[in-house]
Formats: sequence, structure tokens, C-alpha cells
Amino acid sequence: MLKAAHKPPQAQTVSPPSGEAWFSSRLSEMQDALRDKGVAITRKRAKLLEVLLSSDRHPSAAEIHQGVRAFYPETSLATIYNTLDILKETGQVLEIEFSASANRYDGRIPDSHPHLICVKCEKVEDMDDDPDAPAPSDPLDRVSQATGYHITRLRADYYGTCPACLSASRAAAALPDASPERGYA
Amino acid sequence: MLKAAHKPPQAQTVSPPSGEAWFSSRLSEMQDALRDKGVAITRKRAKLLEVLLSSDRHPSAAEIHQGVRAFYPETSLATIYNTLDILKETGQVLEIEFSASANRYDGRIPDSHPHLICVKCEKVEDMDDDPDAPAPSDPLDRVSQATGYHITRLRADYYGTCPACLSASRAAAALPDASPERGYA
DNA sequence: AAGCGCATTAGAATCATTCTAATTTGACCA
DNA sequence: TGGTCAAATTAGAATGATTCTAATGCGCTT
Repeated sequence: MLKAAHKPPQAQTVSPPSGEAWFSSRLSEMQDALRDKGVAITRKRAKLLEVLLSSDRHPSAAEIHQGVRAFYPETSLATIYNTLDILKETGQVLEIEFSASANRYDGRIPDSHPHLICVKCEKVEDMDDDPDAPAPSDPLDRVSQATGYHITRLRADYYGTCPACLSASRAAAALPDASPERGYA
Repeated sequence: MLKAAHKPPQAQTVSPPSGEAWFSSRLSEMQDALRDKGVAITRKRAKLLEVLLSSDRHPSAAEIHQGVRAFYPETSLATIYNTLDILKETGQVLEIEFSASANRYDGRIPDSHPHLICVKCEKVEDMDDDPDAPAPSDPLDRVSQATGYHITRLRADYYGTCPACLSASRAAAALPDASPERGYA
């Protein structure tokens, strides 16, 4: 069976006491990553991390902003985006991109993993696979059956550097200052 | 082995003679879908379909616009988006969403399938699985090995309607005019 | 030829995100 | 304790893809 993951048992509100082990261990992981990067962990940034981990909603930048503002009303959205950028660079947050609405962020499980996304209420849930279960072969059916969702679409995309760009950047490394290189990253 | 698919042998430029069977069969499939929907297949729309099928680049709306303009310079972007919307509704085109750059469109294979996306040059390729091959277990490694890409991220997302929204809309069906229901779709 | 309705248009509006330039903060050191 | 400097933060402007709007055009049917 697949379950629409309830892994880190949810901590609905911002800044819960949250004695959960995973919470504090993820928190220090993130903090360490920031420290390693040489950036300061300011109060606002610390709160952002908390907010990010406290929500199981895969919050948007705006939602995180609200959460931080509840404690530091002077916080600007730019700070949220700045910090999220740093977290992305250090692999401490997973950005789930949408073009029609705001991107969502997963700080609990920052590695690539599948999600369940409700096209009506915009809920985003983690999905994890359960090995012991009768599995229909069509992945859409299989996931529908397993999760109770009515699944209509799978997005599966691998991001990386293509062979052409790989050799181009090897060449560029030899004689510096070559290609434009703006991409999806 | 996985190959970065060269399936429909590419027809680089806009509106090639393209005697290929898949081309004309996809074309009539799309046209039929439009007809079934009751919308007119105007010259501009017909050209749009051609442009869409003629490119193996997974073109953006702007690129399609250019292609159509080459023949009908008076074409506006709005028409492109309108027609793409209809195609989406009828399941005749797959929209590959990006938040940081323009969405890309796959008219050749409109069903859910994985892509290879170069984070440097923004190339989008279809990927298909080749059953006979020694396969490392990490999907990222496996795909890297098989394609020559340096894969760093997998996006796998299932879109559908969550159980809560399913029962809500069942309720709404009984006593009409209920929820707002804007979503990702 | 008149009338009807969809198709199309240019341009304005929207909205998430990024950029910019100015200001604040806070750690370090004299 | 005060000065200094870099990094953090800010408000607001800019960007860019997409959507909306209201007006016009075009193709059919009769």
C-alpha cells in the first residue's frame, strides 16, 4: 500500500514545542548547512526554518512569510526568498515548482521524492511507497487505489546536465569564460 | 538502456513535408479532438498544430508563436494560449510546467511520461526506458548511466483529486453551487 | 446581403519572483 | 564605549509569463 504520508506526525501551528526527534535533528542539519555556507543564522532566519519544518502543508513563500511575520512583523518577502535560495543551494529544501500558482517548499524531506497534489484544494502531500500490497500495473491506477486520490496525471522529470553541456563546460574549464549557461537548475 | 528518445525522427523546421506516418496520424487525432469539442479549425490553429508537431524541442508558447507568425504574421500570443488551452482540455498536449521560465509543450506524446531536462541549455527530451540493460538501483544513477546526462534531480509528482475534495464534490453534485474549486488541474 | 457567433486582436492586468539601492544590524576590535 | 565594515534586510520597482478584457473581424447560414 501507498500511504499519503503522515510521516512527521503533523505539527499544525507555527513554532510548536515539538519534542519530536526528527524536528530538532532536521533543524540542526539546516542550521549546520547555513553555518557551513558561512551565512549568519539571524533570528528571522531561525524562525523561517522553524516555520518551514512546523508545517506539513509544503508551504509557499507567502505562507512562510506570514508565519515569520507572526513573530517578526517587520520581515519582508525578500528575506524569505533570499533564505530559501540559500537553502536550495545547500540542498536543504526541495522546491516544488508550479507555473500557475506559487511554488511550494519541502524542508522536511529535502531530497527528491514523489508528491500527491490535489488539483482542487492544492494540497501537497508526501507519498511513500508501501512494498506489501497488490499492485495494478498502471502507476496511475496503482497510486489511485493506494491513496484514495483520483490520480489523473503523473509528472516525472529528471533534471540534469545534458552530454552536450557537459563537454561544453569541460571545454570552458580549460579556456575560461565561455557559455551563457542560464538554465532551470 | 534508456535512450534520450529520438522517437519521431526529428523534423527540425516548421511545417516539413514530413511523410512520417506518426505525424499525420497525430495531426488528425488533434484535429478530430478539436472538431469533437465543437471548435473551428482555423488556418492559424491548423498551423499551430503543425508547428507543435514539427518540433522535437518541446517548444514554449513563445516559440510556437514565432512558428505560426512565420506564416501568419498577424497572429497574437493570445491565440496561441487560447488554442493550447483547448488542447490541454482535450488531452491533446502535455504541459510541462516551470516557474522560472516558460512552460513547454509536448504535442507528440500527450500522455504523462518522463522527460530529461538540461538545467544548462534548457533542452527538454523525451525519455524512454529500455528493458535490457544492467541497472543500478538508484534511479538517478541509473538514468545518468543510461542517458549520458549528469542527473541531479528527479521530479515525480502525481496530480489528482484528494479524498476530501472527492467527497466534497459528490456532496456539491447533490445540492449544487458549493465550493470555489480553483486548483492546479 | 444580414445577422450571428466564434475567433482574434492589442493592450492592460495579474501575480510570483527577482532586482536594486538604501538602510539597518551586529560582530569585532580599539 | 564607540567606530567600522560586511552581511542582512528593507520597500518598492522591475520582470516576465500568463490571463483577461473589450472591441473588431471573419466565416457561415439563411
